[in-house]
Amino acid sequence: MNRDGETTLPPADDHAALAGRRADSHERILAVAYDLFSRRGVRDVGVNELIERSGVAKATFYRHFPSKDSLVLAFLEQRDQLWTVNAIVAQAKLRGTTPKDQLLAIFDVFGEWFRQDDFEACSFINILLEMGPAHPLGLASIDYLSRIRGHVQALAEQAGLDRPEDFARSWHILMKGSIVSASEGDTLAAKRAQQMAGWLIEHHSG
Amino acid sequence: MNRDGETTLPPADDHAALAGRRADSHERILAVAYDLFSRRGVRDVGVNELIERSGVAKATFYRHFPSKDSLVLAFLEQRDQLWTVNAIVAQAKLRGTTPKDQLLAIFDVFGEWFRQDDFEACSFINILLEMGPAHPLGLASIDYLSRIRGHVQALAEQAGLDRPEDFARSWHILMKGSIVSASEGDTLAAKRAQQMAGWLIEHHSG
DNA sequence: AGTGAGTAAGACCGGTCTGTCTGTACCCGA
DNA sequence: TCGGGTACAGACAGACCGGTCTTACTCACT
Repeated sequence: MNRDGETTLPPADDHAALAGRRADSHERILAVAYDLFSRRGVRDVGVNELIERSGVAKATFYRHFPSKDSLVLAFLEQRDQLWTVNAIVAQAKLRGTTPKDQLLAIFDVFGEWFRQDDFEACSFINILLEMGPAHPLGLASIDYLSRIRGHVQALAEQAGLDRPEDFARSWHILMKGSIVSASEGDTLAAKRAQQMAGWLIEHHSG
Repeated sequence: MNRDGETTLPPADDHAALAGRRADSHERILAVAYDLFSRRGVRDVGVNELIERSGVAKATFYRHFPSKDSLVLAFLEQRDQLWTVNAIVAQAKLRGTTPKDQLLAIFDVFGEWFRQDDFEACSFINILLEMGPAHPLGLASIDYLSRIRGHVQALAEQAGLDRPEDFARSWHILMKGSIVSASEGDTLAAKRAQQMAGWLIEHHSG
């Protein structure tokens, strides 16, 4: 819904500068929101701070995003693209040759992610637990978490594993558990999860 | 630090009624806090609501707990006792005969817990992710999570498993991952984790 | 030159938050 | 009978929240 700012708003519009400014504001707000929300969570970052940091007027903010929650939804969508797709899935596919190797490589990527000094855990889990599963933002987080499971399930199907959905759900338990353990400070959490992930692959291999 | 209200405050004190009233207020606040914090999280429950629900004056509240955070710390301590020890560990020990069975029974208890209609996830994980690992409450949560791991490690040692600490850390990944999955609505998360837990026991059995 | 859309800056609204402080009533032992 | 400690009730402070609205400015297009 938010990529409209770039594609559909100035479709055959030749007001390049005007459209550019609008897109600038929109994307600048979103970039600031991505940075702050992913590092500090949703509740801890107020609208006023977002406005100040993105150098935008309050009216402009509310023109682009009718509420804070709608900005959070846009943030979640971008998080799905930048983190889930680009940072995890694409990286894992680059590192493995076979689908099984690509699955296991997820935890290699996790291992490096966990070691970052500004490791910020998983925004989808954070927001789900922070807002609860009944809140619209919690529901959206559940949806994006299911997309992660979808990537795993697709790789499981490519690998010819048995019961790919059950496989993906168990795999996801290992992913989420290792993330929480990393939040506690266990830097070897990815390795531990990867070991169990190997057993899971074995038990789903025909 | 908070059970003092019952034991050390009126040690040789014969003012029974006075001491009783003090303890009443203290424990009434704590009981309300336990209910609200565990169901809705720490940030979502304000001091005013705690005061109103426990039928206590604000000054009385701040006499017993100098700050909201100190009440949260007392809540975490009670959560460790009522949930970790009494509801999970003790229950699991009741259900299993051997240490290995007792370990696996943890996920039987989890399965029933996940199915409760007012399933509220794990307060330690919630607060850790909500406040961050640097916040005093996050640090306290990390400590209580490590106590859970300590219970697992003790059972692993009784079972004669290899490298009990590594075992407990991997086991804990399964526990935490299944809790997050249950928050998403996967009611079979406990069964999935239990299956992987069985493989983990095998690989740590001499 | 004038118009209108978009902008920045920020006052303002009602409400919430944690925490302090005042006033009043009770009960107890001296 | 009176003083001290505790209790309740609630006003209050100061900060922040999300969100609305006003004002003045810029700038592209007619």
